[in-house]
Amino acid sequence: MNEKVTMKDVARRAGVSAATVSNVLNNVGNRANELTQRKVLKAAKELNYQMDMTARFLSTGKSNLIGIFLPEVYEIGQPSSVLKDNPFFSEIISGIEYVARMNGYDIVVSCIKESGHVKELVSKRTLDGIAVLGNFKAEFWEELRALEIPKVLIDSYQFDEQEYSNVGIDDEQGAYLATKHLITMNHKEIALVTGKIEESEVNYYRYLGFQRAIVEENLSLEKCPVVYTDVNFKGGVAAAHSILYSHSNVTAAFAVADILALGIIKLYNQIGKAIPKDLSLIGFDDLSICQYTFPGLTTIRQDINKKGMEVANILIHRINGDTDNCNIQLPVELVLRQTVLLKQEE
Amino acid sequence: MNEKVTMKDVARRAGVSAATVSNVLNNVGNRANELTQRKVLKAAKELNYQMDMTARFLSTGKSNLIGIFLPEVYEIGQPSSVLKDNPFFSEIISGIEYVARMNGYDIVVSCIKESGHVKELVSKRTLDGIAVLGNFKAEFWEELRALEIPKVLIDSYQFDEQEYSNVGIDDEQGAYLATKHLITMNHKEIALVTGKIEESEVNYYRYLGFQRAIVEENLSLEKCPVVYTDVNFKGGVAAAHSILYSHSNVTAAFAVADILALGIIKLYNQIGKAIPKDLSLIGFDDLSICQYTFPGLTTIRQDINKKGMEVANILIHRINGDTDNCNIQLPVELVLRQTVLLKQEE
DNA sequence: CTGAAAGCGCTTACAG
DNA sequence: CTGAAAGCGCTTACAG
Repeated sequence: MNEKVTMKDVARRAGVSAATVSNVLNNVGNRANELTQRKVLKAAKELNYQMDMTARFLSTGKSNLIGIFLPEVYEIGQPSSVLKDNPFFSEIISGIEYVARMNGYDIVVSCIKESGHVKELVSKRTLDGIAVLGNFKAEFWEELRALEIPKVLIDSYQFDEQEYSNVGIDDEQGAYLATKHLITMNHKEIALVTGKIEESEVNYYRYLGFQRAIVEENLSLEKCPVVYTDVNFKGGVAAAHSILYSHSNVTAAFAVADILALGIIKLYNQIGKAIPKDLSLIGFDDLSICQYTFPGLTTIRQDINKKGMEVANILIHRINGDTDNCNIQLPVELVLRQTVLLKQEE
Repeated sequence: MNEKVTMKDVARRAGVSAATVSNVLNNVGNRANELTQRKVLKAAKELNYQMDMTARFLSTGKSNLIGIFLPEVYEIGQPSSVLKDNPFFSEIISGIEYVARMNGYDIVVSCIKESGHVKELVSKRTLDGIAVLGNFKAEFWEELRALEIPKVLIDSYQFDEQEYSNVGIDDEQGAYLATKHLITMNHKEIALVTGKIEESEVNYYRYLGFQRAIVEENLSLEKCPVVYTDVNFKGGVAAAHSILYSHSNVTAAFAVADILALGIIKLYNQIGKAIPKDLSLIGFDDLSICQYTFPGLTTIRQDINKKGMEVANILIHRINGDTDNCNIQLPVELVLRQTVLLKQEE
């Protein structure tokens, strides 16, 4: 391996000092006259100089590194991460990565196994900022608060702008749009399939939107049951059971996540029923799988990739001295596909 | 913010030198006697000392960072990455991340936009090793070869062990198992739906396995068409068209990727046909979506998460001085679900 | 067993 | 406009 070429080598070749090379290469003002600049640039190119960022980081205290933290979850037998089976996260990361890269930052992604881990990583790598995806315990947020670097959350309602920046969507409105559409299609007894509200306030706001549509249309809340379940495929299957056997009056359902809707569809198919004939259904997120299934899932679309891009934007602004946190809410829209049917009057 | 606490602070508090602190904290042999060790550890804990890895990296030339590189792909309107819509990649990354973390490494993931980018990132961050996912142009491999750090590829057949380590699966055997199963179920005219062989040698080996089963069973290769298409959902839809209109003799198909199979199912459903009634179908990969669809997709399972874990294992071994590259092949298995039907004799 | 000192490759006041 | 020098926080021969 060729010897590593350092600033000193470039300096020697250009006949200037290392300090000057540093100035020129970092474009610090018009500190060097044009001739000097040219000499330095020429020497650097000839030697194929690559700046060692580690050294720079040590002297500046910056790392140009953004941390992305995910919860670690356990599956039977093996450790896992939400990254593994939730396409939502990959897509956010993809957005963050893109904007970060375009701005000269790199990203390190890590699952969090125990408290203290974030703090450790932040100080170990002197991360410039962090993005936190997913749900964590209160204890974790306490720990996070103590870190004095820019941080942005996603879909969090727990904190005000004083404490954290956040990128979310209009959950209430999304749920409202979905429910309203079902009502427009003549459904009057609609189930809400959701995760526990304590687990994520997102659920609470979606519940609110659901309720608003029902009340606005003078439908009976009693006839519109809320079915609580785990927000994953199995949870959807369980919810379908519950709808079929405990809430058989219902003709339509709004599930707060596409993955839940997929579970519902699966069970209906398995027992010889069909969506939308036996149940009109709307999901939430518009994961790419929604287009792959048959029938295609009608859903509320959010731009997940954009969400990630906004996260990186905010982070970078804050890293560069913008002192205010900010709280962005991205829009949502109804995407019509084939899981909602006009209900015939009886 | 509290002043940063450094080794010097710990040394002062413990009444020893910074060198000793370093030795104790890094467990370099039994260099310090027990009393000293205790003093140092105590001081470190009291001050809540966190070692600054940047400084350490600068002096050791190691970074404890592993780079994961993905191809950047372009979609209409916006830049994207394979990470975004291919669950396969998230799962591999999840595996790498886990093993890396357990061994004290962090991972930085980056899409590659232009040549030179990898090299730049490697030298910028002094990465200890890299994993390369996805397909790249020859030019890229040339560039990579010049980097003198451990690197491992995934599912690559292009290089021998002299050059790269690789973690793959037994593609030939997987395809063989799939095809054999279809034959066992009495199908005699079977289509292979695949991406171009030039695009990935994986396709070539799967073709070989397909062929082996056909020949072994004395079926006619003429009656078993190979349908080339893009390996994505749309490609699957297109392939279904091709099967229906150009190869209507076929009663079964083996698709080299689950995502292709999903496209095929979708089209069949859309035109009022059904899988497996009108076509028996087997996929490859066993993505989690396979369980979500109805009917559940019969497929060849590979343990993607494990693949990622092996990648990290090899990388770490090589980083720690293991000089030999290695080439691992993970097993595959047939997963029976509902998309293959016994063909009735006519 | 322990410490003084040099070194890793940059940056940044400061002096000229 | 340019350079000498100190500093970032570690590690590592080496001497004792």
